[in-house]
Amino acid sequence: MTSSAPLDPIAEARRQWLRRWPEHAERMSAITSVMRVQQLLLAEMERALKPFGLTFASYEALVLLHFSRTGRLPLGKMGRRLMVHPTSITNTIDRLQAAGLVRRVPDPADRRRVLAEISEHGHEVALAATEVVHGIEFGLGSLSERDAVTLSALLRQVRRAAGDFGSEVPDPWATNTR
Amino acid sequence: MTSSAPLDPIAEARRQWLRRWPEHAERMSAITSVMRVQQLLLAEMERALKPFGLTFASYEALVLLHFSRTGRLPLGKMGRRLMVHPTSITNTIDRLQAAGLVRRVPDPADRRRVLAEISEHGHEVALAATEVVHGIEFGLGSLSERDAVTLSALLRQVRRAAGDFGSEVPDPWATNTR
DNA sequence: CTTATATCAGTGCCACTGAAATTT
DNA sequence: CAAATTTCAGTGTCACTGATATAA
Repeated sequence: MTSSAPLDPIAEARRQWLRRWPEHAERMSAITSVMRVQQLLLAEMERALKPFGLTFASYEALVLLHFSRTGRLPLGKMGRRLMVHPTSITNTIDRLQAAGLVRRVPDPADRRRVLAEISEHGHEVALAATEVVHGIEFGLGSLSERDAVTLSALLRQVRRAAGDFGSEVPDPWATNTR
Repeated sequence: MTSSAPLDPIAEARRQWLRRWPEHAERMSAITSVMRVQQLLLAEMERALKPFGLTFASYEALVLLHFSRTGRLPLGKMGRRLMVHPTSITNTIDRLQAAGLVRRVPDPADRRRVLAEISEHGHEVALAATEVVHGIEFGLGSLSERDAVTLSALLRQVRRAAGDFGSEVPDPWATNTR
């Protein structure tokens, strides 16, 4: 019979790192924690969005359009805002369009561009899905607003150090020009 | 000409949420931050591991074996420890085995089980890769050890609330019995 | 001509479903 | 018999590379 798995695998992993490389244990543990929480949040999010035929990525794109003043944005701008690869935003908009939540329209101001325009149905779905998303609260419901702010601040520090919005890094999502 | 993208897309998104659903803005922003930092950490990790032919998932599995007393663990136990789907650990071990870092051996104590056993080469790769991983420090290098501990603690709170090691949730990684 | 924008074809990794074989 | 362990086949999403068409 299996001795039952440790109650908290991450704490167990941290114990192991402490034994061998104590000076790296806390940071490795933090990394593992981020990975794990992302997995949990994403799973809960996708479960909530599935009834609407949305993934987390397509939900984010839809909400971005829902928020925008004119309901239309160029794909490239969306990709940069959502921090996804250029080919990924094309794919995401493809599926939103197939679902009738968005349509492509040419940009008269710059004919290289394609605008994604949210439909009436898109607005409705964005609102309904957001209602559900707000309802689930996630594990984040366990955090006070103050804790959530602390968490975001710590993660922002990590992002800055990783060059996420510092301008030192040229742009990891530029089309491949290596 | 494109008005340049906002310096910090996450801060910009938070501003939008504050305008419409202020009571959910901080938690949504925390979620987005976790997603984004995971993406950054994973990318940096994979970049460091690529020369060794490892992905983050296979690195974690390899280190788990490297840490183990006997150098061999049943696949199921590994899957539970790494919190991955049962079919995923099979796949991960497949690739480690193809790379000669691991081999499968039957478990004499329970013939349903298969043990993954790390090879000598596997130990060497685990050590060399870990050296590089320690070297990169990530954005996490920007966090003091104390900050890293705070971050892990906040995320642990999220995990607990999500039933990650509370026992209320039966076991999301049990083989499909829905 | 160079650069920017979007798209297409194809690859690889991973999560997952549904089913099966074997053993407890 | 039921339950546990692993595997297999197949699907869907996403990140990415490399290339192309079009327009600024």
